[in-house]
Amino acid sequence: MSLSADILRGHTETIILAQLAAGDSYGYEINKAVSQRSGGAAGFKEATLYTAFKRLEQNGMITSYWGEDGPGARRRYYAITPAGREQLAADRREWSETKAALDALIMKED
Amino acid sequence: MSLSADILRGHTETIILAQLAAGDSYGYEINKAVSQRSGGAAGFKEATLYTAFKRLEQNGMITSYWGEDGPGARRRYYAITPAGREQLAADRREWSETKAALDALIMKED
DNA sequence: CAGGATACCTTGACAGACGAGGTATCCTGT
DNA sequence: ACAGGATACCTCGTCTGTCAAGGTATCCTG
Repeated sequence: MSLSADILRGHTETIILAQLAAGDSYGYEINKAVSQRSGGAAGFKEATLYTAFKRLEQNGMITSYWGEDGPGARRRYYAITPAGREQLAADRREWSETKAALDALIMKED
Repeated sequence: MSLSADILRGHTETIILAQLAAGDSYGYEINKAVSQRSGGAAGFKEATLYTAFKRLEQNGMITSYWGEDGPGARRRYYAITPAGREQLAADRREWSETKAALDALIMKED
């Protein structure tokens, strides 16, 4: 990824929630989707991803369940909860504010 | 401020450089300017601000000098260096990329 | 049957933000 | 005269999220 980690920091959980809002998924798949949808600009390290899942689950934003183990390695699926959807909505509003505030602060040439 | 700290994290130095690009300034003044220009949405804690100054100076992005002490408390002024201006330009490009990437990742409703 | 992709997880270290605390000067209201 | 607030700087120790490194296990392809 080309974006520095500190810039993504604070958005990790929001990105995960946004992916799960489109349907249940599992760690590996979410990570690939994030890389692809951001054109390779963003991406999580596995340790970051799994600690974020743990945090989100402890805070009631997501729930998890083991997938039916067909062929391949076992998968732990995650699902967003109503509280998670509320959080996502709040995070989206905050992101809009962030864009406006930072544009005012750093993009002004004077 | 209403924006959470982790979201500003990674932009602290960029914001300071952007303020200094408009002219030399000092800690207290920069902090007030940031609050005002962001409509109260952003703001630094003093400890954050001064550790960022130290980092920026160690990395050659800014230089500092004591102001002529007129009335009032003494002030340490900061000035952006050529390296700091280059960094600022790079940070602005990165911010544009960040906006595009995060909009794609979290603003899409599906 | 080796090697790569898929898939999950933990531990310990590190860096940046910040609460709490400290110092010092000047101005305003009582 | 002096308390309180604004201005202005700084440090220490704690907390939190990221991540390098390491580990486990399955499946597919050559």
